[in-house]
Amino acid sequence: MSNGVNLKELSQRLNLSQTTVSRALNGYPEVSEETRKRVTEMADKLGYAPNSQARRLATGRAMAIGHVIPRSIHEMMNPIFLEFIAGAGETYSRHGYDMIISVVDDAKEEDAYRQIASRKKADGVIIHGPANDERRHRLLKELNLPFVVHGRIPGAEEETSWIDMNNRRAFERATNLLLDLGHTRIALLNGLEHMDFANRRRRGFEEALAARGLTPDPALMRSADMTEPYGCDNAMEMLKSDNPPTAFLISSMISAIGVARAVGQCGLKTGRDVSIITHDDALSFLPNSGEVPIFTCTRSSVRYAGEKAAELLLNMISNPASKPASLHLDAELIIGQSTGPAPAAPK
Amino acid sequence: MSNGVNLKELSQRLNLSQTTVSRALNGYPEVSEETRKRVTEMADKLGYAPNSQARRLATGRAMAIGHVIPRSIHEMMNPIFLEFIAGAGETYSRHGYDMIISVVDDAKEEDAYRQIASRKKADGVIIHGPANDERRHRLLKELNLPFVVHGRIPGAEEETSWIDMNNRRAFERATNLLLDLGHTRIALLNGLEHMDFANRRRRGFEEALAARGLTPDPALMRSADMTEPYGCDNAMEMLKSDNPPTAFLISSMISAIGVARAVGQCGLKTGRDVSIITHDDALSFLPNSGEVPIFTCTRSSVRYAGEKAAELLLNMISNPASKPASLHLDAELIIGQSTGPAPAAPK
DNA sequence: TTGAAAGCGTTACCAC
DNA sequence: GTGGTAACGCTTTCAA
Repeated sequence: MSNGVNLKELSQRLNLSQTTVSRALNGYPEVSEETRKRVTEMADKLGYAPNSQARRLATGRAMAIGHVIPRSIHEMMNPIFLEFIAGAGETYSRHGYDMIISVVDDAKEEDAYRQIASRKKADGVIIHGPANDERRHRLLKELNLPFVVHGRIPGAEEETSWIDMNNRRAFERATNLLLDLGHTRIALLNGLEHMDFANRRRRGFEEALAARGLTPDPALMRSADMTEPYGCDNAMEMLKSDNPPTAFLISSMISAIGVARAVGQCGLKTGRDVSIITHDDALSFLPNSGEVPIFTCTRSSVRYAGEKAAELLLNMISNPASKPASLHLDAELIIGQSTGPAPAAPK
Repeated sequence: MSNGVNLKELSQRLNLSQTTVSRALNGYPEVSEETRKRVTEMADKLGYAPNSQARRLATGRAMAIGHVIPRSIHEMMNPIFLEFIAGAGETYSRHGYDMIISVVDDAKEEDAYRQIASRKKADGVIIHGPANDERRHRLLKELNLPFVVHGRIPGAEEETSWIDMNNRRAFERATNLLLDLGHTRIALLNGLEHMDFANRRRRGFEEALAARGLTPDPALMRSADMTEPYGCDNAMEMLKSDNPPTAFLISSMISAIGVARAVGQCGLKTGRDVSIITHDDALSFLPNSGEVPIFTCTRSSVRYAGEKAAELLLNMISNPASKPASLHLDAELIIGQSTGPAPAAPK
């Protein structure tokens, strides 16, 4: 039974016009309460639901938001990306929008956006992982496709809508915390610095050092995909060097776990011999909570960012004339078990 | 410029009928090569692309595959799920299908499927994370919505299409490897055993023990969400007990990393004092490769599973009369650095 | 090989 | 408050 009834059949069963039935179902005010009741009841009974393609065609709105994921982004942002998507997805559902995700070869990214625009697949898109030399926003403006950036596009902050955490300030505060604890040899294990977020984090780190008259040691700064082995291997190398760091500032929990592994393998103790602060995106499968979290961290929920980004975008779409709007989230600095005073003597 | 031309305008510019233009563009054989050439050139020039809603309405196919993600699944399967999605997404793109993802409250899951069917939002769906008492497949059959299961539905193996790895056998082999190394006290840190995959893994473990006349010790068996702390906390507890295990068999890399952390914190060495075998889903951000991988593991690419599941489903859709088809993947057993002979004396 | 016209299932405009 | 009818932009049947 379930499958089938369309508007025409439904209206025939009711001896009403399609117009009236449509209006009743879509909550138009001019239809009498009595008919509305009759209509909704019959619709329920027959299991009527409007065909979304037909509705989209008639209204001219796709009622969908697109997310284009080039493989390369996916590789490195994998878990973070999903958490963001989950947040955004909930907002979309709540507002009756679909989320459509296109996984494409890097070379076909631009093509994917063009298709979304020309075939009218979505009413807007989210830009993920903006780079220092970002250009997607130009294309999207040209295509007249509303968008929100997760992160910020350097130089285009005013003219685009975005949601971002304060990466620079978060890493500045984290660095200051380590400095206050007496650490002076601090290693930075950053994400890929051609990405805007990582770039800002490095600046926060460097500025905090500079403010105390310290210059960063290039030997203690790394930038790469934030995998677990990346953390472990680099930490290992540094810890075994002649002049090892006493603290690590790390861009991702996953790499931080790797660093902790290296610390253990060197026979050292995290929080006593070596301090660690990591950024924590609050991923559900890597909980770092509890009374005293394992890792001292700068924390900002990427899932929440997803929810908000979606809201921003849906607003833009229903309000096409509105000015760009943005949300700047502050990361929390949370003290966990992985930080402590710098060891007295260089060991 | 970019935005705009539709079929009508395009055909007018060409002094052809919409019919012919449509046929030319869709590769119908009866149109002359000359006109086809004219048409495609003009289409390129004007940047024509068919409106997907209109085409969907006309053809009656949504050209989209749905993935319904209840929050609870998402929480626990997070990274694995995304990797699967990435694989599936590539296949969809290649075949001109969209991927639409619905993130919904657990209570609204059934509703989401009903909507997909009644509103014709997708031509098929993928069932993620089947449970021991799975019921979604019944609903989907009733709704007449083609589907493929990632995993297996106990008791419905014959009547459904699925792709799964051989969980039972993988864990049996892993257990045998540990037994061969002389381990007899082997701990199992499993995923949630109300899920089919975890259930099968436990059986593989138990059967391997039984085959050597050993009975599993309930004190060494855990089942929960596969987070990092889950691995660490449980391993810690067991290692500190009176009769600690000498080896761990773990359902996820993430938890395995937690176990390794616990081993380190107890002053023990992985691979010498304590052996670890983990299942490895080959997640990009948790590489466990290299000449000698860090962890000895059973490995099966969940991304590949995604690609194949998508192919299976697209086949079903274009071939509605076909019988259920399935793919049973064997996990590789790969020797890494985390296993070694059982320590001579109980320490 | 090409074209006219009838759908596909809605929404929305304009009368009544 | 309700209904007739024309879009929406494409595919597809039937003729020519």
